[in-house]
Amino acid sequence: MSARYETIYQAVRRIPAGWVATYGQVARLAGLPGRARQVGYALAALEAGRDVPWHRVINAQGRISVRDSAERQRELLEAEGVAFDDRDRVSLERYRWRGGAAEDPWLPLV
DNA sequence: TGCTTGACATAAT
DNA sequence: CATTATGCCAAGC
Repeated sequence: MSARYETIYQAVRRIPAGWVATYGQVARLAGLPGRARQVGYALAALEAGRDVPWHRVINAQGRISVRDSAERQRELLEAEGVAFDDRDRVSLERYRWRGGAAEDPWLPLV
């Protein structure tokens, strides 16, 4: 694995349990604005047993992108209190983690 | 060296 | 809402 990915992994580790973050969000936290795709690539290359809460990273539509581990990821999130709707989506408005940066342009919730 | 793919985002339709 | 088009960059071939 590349050391470049360590930054991404560290950003993922900052996500608290019970919250989720999008790939683009993680990319920005890792100092790679616009490089969301690389975040996905980094997680794909992530080795098992690493201390990285990969399941808290979902796409911008609130859906799980991983096909093989989708079920597993959903279980992990539900175990942390994250709820899914009928369409297997997470309410980003409620569970998106707002932290890490003071320059976050995210709108005030509800 | 160059083209294709991909755990994505964003804007437009 | 969903689909499509475009940008981004690393890996595979």
